[in-house]
Amino acid sequence: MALKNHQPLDPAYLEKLQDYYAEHKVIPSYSVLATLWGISAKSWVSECVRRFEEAGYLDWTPDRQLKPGARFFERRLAHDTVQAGLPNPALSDGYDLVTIDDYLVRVPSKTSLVRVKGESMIDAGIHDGDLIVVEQQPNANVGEIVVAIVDNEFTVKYLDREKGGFVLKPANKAFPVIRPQGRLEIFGVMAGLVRKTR
Amino acid sequence: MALKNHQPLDPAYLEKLQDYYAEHKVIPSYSVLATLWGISAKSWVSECVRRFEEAGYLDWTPDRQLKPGARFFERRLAHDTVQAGLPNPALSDGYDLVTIDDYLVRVPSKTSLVRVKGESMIDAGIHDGDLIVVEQQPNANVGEIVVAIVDNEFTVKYLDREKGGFVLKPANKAFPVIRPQGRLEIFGVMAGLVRKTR
DNA sequence: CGGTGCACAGAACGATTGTTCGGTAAGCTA
DNA sequence: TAGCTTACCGAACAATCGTTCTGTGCACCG
Repeated sequence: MALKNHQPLDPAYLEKLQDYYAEHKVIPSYSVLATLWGISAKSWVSECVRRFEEAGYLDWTPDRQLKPGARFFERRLAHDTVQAGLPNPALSDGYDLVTIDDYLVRVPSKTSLVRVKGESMIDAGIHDGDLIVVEQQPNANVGEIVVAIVDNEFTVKYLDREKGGFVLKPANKAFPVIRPQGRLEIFGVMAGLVRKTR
Repeated sequence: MALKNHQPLDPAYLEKLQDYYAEHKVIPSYSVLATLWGISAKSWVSECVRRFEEAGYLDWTPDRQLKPGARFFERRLAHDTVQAGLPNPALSDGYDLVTIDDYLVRVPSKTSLVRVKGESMIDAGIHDGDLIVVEQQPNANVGEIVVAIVDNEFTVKYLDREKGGFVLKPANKAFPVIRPQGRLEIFGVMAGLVRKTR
């Protein structure tokens, strides 16, 4: 059998695991890992896993199931271009980012998307047709951008307080402040924004 | 023991699983699923999993390990008109399902993300810290927003033409037009924008 | 030259896995 | 009222899991 010598042992293994995870969205069992890595002893897989765990690439759930660790998704935002060795382009912090969904959505069951209508929030960089990522919750703090329900329609506005009552302030001088009579129904708080331009 | 009657059986279970997955990035075992769902028989978990699999929310790896299915990452898109019975956002009615990645990324292999630095495009609703979804390609049309490489850094600007040469125009009167000497190196064209606000 | 690591193989084993099958209680239908 | 379906429970069981422990061969080192 062909024996291979990995000098640092790590990087090839990790990449294969990452590719597997990218395809299946799941960490495989030790025996699958063994064939994936070309190893024939589970004991050695166990040892390798331990090292990846030490390095922060793997982790365990409270139920002692193997899962991706904090550094597992480490990856450049912008990859180096096709050619011309330009240096690491401006990605300040080491971002971990699997998918855009993951970047924006913290609690899937409480998150939904709302399409923006009109230009009333244009000074906040929110344009007609943008999608707002909303975390559903019944109340919010002054200053946050909220999605409220006014006249059976979603409205995106800043939440503010005026003489003891809540008001909805647009980010556009051409639009009026909304002072709801009665109770203000808040659908959720803006957690992000998605715009498609092509 | 308190028994619960789920009419459609599905949505609450799925949401809990999605939240679990969002936290741990892994599908748990049947016994963990049982406690997660408040079920005490693995056989019933097995049946529920089968239904989710039939519906496309779960799937199996070639090694028969449970993994997220094609529809697992779908997100609710709330329409701009709210129907009356809102409190529990019922699936299907009034909601389209979409994953943000699919919405923004057409060609994964040619798409990357670039973080915006500065306020030079603020009039186009592009803020400092936003992520630009870029489709990599070496040239673009006048009027498109492009990501170019100037002085070894990414720059987001409108592409325009001036006296036979290409120039990069900011969307902010306080910033100057960039007139590159020599060839303009275009990294790609903006296809979307992602902003995280929470 | 002998020794001491290191990178792996292989077997053994208890724990946990998911499946199968049979049972029960409630609700609808006729 | 009987009968069927649905939503669950519980036990049993073979398969698979991950751990542990004991080799083995090569490489470097003095």
